[in-house]
Amino acid sequence: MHPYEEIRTEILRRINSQAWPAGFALPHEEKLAEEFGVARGTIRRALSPLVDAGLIERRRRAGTRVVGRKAHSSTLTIPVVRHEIERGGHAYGYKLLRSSLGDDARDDQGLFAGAPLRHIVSLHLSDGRPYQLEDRLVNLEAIPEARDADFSTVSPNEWLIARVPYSSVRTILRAEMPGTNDSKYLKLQRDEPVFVIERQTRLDGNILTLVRMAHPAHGFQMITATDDFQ
Amino acid sequence: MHPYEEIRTEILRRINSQAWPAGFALPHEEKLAEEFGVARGTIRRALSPLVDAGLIERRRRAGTRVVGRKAHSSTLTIPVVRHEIERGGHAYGYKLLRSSLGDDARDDQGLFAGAPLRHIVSLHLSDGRPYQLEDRLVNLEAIPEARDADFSTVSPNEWLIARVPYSSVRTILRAEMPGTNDSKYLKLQRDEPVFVIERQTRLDGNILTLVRMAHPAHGFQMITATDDFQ
DNA sequence: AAGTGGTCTAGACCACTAG
DNA sequence: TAGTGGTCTAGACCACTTT
Repeated sequence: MHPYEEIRTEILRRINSQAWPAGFALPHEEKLAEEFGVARGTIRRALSPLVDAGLIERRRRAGTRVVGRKAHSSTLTIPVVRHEIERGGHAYGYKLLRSSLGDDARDDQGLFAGAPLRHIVSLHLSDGRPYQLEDRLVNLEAIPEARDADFSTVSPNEWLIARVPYSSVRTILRAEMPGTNDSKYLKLQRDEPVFVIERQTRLDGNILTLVRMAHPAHGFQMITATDDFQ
Repeated sequence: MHPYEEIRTEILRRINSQAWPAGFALPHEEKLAEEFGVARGTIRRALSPLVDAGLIERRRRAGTRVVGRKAHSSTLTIPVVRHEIERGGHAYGYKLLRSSLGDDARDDQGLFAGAPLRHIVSLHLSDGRPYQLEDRLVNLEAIPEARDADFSTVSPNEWLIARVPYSSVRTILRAEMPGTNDSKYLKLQRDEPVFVIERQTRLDGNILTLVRMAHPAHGFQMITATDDFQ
């Protein structure tokens, strides 16, 4: 255990034990450096994840204070669907259901500002059972290669992630009563809802793609955990 | 814009433009420091969030490589229910439905290893409409004060978060057909599903509390976004 | 105006692991 | 065993913001 880890743990302990309650002003960096017998940089390193996690707040001249906890933050990871299925030891299957350009690909929410679009509907299967219905709009102005891409064997999900390695993403999670397409393709049980993941992907402010991914609720869940400090 | 930010942006640009494609070995720290005319520490600072985000991988002696993107990670924040409702400009309401000790508080999943428990069922309202049904087990061995706490005016959610400022959390998200209690208290429309958040809270490996929070699907969603580097 | 956190440097030594 | 990343130091200067 490195000094910065020990110091972080100790400070975490003081916060959790209420020895340093919400609102408490921590000693400033030089004092802490002196107390723990390290350089100031090591103190900064110990504190920095606590700032990111929202446990403490720092302001120049004002110092560092313990923040009353208001929320739990955790990291949600959404993998490529094929990897998710294969990691669970299941056989992955994929079927392109529909692909169209132009008027069929409508920008209902006005997000794409009139850009030409491609609309792809596809189905991901796990051991032959419907796992996810993917309904996607791709901005052909931002990704012109998508016009002629062949999505009959590679899903747009994987094709895009390979092409746009990094981008900013907004994800919305919902429970929904199934729509017509959901019922048609997902082989839902009677009254079974769908778990919907909706995602906007942007690069430099331009929206690249909008996707709705619907899962049969039965047997599907998303798991997320805090990155433990301990 | 500080040097470390400019360097990070430039490296991000090289990765996204495929100038540095997946598998590419980056120059080592001293070379980069030389190229950008900064100290080695500044290069480390520029790269470190890219490591956290999983864009690059670093190994001693082996160097630094660009990783093919496999998943989208984003941060999911679950606030105290009251804050969430009030931030939306709605009136918060709370009602304790049931509170019991002993046999009524059963540890169905065997998570609490026989510890004494308190079982609390409560309802959170937004503008008088049911918003969330909270069904919670609290470990009285870990938090003995919870035995006599009064949950008729303060929800266990808030009471606990004030008492245990930091802890590790595992969250599971699901869409479900409503159970008996859900239908009874959430005033669901016909065939309306519920969005369920299930959460285990731990401290130093001991499970403190297990909670199931059910929301009427209609009008409820969770939003999460990547922390943009730009 | 002064005190606090934020950035950066130049250097040292250590820990791991690929070759 | 040599090369790379990981940690730490002691110091400097800067930026912000409270008093």
